[in-house]
Amino acid sequence: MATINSPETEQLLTPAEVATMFRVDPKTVTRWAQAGKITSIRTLGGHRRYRAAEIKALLAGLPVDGARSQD
Amino acid sequence: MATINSPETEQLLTPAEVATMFRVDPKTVTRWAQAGKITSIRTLGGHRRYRAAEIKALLAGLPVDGARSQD
DNA sequence: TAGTAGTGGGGTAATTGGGGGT
DNA sequence: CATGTCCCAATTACCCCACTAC
Repeated sequence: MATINSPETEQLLTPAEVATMFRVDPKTVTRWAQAGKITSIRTLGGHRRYRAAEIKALLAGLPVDGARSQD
Repeated sequence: MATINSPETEQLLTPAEVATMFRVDPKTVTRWAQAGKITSIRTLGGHRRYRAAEIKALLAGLPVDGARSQD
């Protein structure tokens, strides 16, 4: 099966998206990224983007490893 | 502009919201979540969020299945 | 190029969680 | 057994302004 997960197909979410899904403030999502609880991808301007797959896993209550200390 | 286009996007309520709707204290709502009477979704910080659809059903007097033993 | 909305950073007030007792 | 209240620690929400994204 050698099915490769194309990184180019990885959908990214904005802080507002994640904040809406968790019913929290966008600032709180930023804190989670700073705390290393979620994977944060930074734009060239300094803004954060989050992986849709990871956020969905978090909402499902699944512990997600992959976010160590990036921010 | 962070436009969500997911039919599976569930609306969540804060403990204060549910407490106000039921005319009880937020602590009591927490008890219900611990007892598995209502579905509880936790934020990454440990705070609980509740499904709006389920709370509405409960307020309507409908028996809701889906909360077994989560907390 | 300009305009609007979203985001980041810092700081402060309010809410929440947990245990314990009524 | 279920609910309301007190304690403290942690988390979250809202205020400002400057910059980025589209």
